[in-house]
Amino acid sequence: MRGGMDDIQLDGEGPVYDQIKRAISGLIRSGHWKPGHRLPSESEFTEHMSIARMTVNRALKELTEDGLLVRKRRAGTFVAQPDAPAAILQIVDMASAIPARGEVYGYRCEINETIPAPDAIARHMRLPFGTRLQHVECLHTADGKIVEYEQRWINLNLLPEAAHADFSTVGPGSWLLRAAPWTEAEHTVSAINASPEQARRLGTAPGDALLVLERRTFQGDDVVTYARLVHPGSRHSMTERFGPGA
Amino acid sequence: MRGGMDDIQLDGEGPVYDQIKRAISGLIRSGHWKPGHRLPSESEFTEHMSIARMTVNRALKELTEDGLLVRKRRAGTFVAQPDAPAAILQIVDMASAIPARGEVYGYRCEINETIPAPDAIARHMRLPFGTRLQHVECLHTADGKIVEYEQRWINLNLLPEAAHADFSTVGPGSWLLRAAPWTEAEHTVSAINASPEQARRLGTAPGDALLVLERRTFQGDDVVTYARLVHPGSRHSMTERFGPGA
DNA sequence: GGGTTTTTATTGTATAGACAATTAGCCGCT
DNA sequence: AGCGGCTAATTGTCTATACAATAAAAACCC
Repeated sequence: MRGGMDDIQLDGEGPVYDQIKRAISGLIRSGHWKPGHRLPSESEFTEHMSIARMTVNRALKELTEDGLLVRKRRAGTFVAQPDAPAAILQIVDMASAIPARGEVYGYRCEINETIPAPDAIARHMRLPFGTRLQHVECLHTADGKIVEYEQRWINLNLLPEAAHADFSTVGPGSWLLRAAPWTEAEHTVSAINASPEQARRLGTAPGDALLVLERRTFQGDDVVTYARLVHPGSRHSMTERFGPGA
Repeated sequence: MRGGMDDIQLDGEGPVYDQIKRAISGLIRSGHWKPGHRLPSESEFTEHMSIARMTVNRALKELTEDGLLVRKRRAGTFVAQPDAPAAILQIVDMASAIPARGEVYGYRCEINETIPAPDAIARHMRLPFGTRLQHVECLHTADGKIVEYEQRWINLNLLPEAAHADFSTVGPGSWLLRAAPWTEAEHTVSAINASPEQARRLGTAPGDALLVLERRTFQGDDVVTYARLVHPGSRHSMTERFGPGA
């Protein structure tokens, strides 16, 4: 019951605790170790490789702080369930945010197609013009009212499965959380007046203030997905809290 | 040349590294140790109290990750300059954000008064109705264009100096960064249509989309300040990036 | 004085060993 | 089967020591 000791390959670059972190983090991000997988115990590390337990402990502790692992005394160390990532990420996942507020969540997919990247999108995603993308447009409702119109483009080079995913019942946000968890994200927020076209889609009056959240998700330097999320300003707000831990 | 060894008092509650963290964090937040102050070296800790260096190291390392300290080999450990706190906090400090974009920053104070808390504000700040507050309203310009109208209320119980601060040339944002650094913050963002009154203040047309950022700043459970920052939607956007470190 | 080398204080990382705290799983009893 | 107590696996913390890496300060040389 070694839990995958042989998977771990150190690369000899830099501090040992960092090598361990990279090795494990790679196994998780690549999907080789799935959520719930149990890692070797600290003492198994020290036996099979010649590394002090304190060093292993530091690596595992830091990965736990990063949210990739969960640890429990006597039980062991496990790959975390990415269902509860940093609260901030959930801002954009309406499928979980709306039920959390006690409202009834609804979803409809309007467009789902594979296209070559249009110029503007290619620039946002730092991709060569014409790269194959999955393009999805859908809307999210809470208690019947539209709260978000989502336009999304997914990089098929990094996530080819997206071309055949079924977005008719589950939104791309939720799908991506399962397919490509543990990524970095960049948000830009702005306010615009609804165009007649947007007003029609969102069920508001033309000229109404809309809150626009643009989100780019990275794996390293590569953009996995670009999303443009439009909310009726009056029906939605986003809150987050942060600060020094201690 | 002990750098304040005698200031440190452990309370005996919980793990030793945590006691050290609390002690140091308290000295910094209370202002007893100011930015730039040099802490005792790790070996001074181990000499004056009987604690292993690894334990001290863990405490100082974690406080450094929290941004309270900066460390440099051979030079020592110092209380951090709060001028460069989490990048996200600077979103709201126009005085530094605008020059960083190469534009000319301008500022004008419109209102600066001491008042009893109005009902709505008291609720936002979790204070009893009528608590004494400093109320400031001012506007920020970039290259002559208005980019932010700031309404701010400061809790005079926690920051009595605010009643006599000079907000005619320096905005409350910058002032607070110096007076009460290392706090927690909570942001809420939404979009509204400009009322005639707001349009007049911001120099936009009535009905234009505005981006509203509300910010509460905490020390523990107490609200230090509440700010309502209104931006012309088209002239401003905010970006942040985050994710698992590794 | 101005540059270069050497020293040295300080943090960063790694090791080995110890005990504490937690708790899953087993055993035995009813 | 259910309950209670024991055992042991695993993480959490602490100590003591060692060496490496960095960079400030001192020493040196021209």
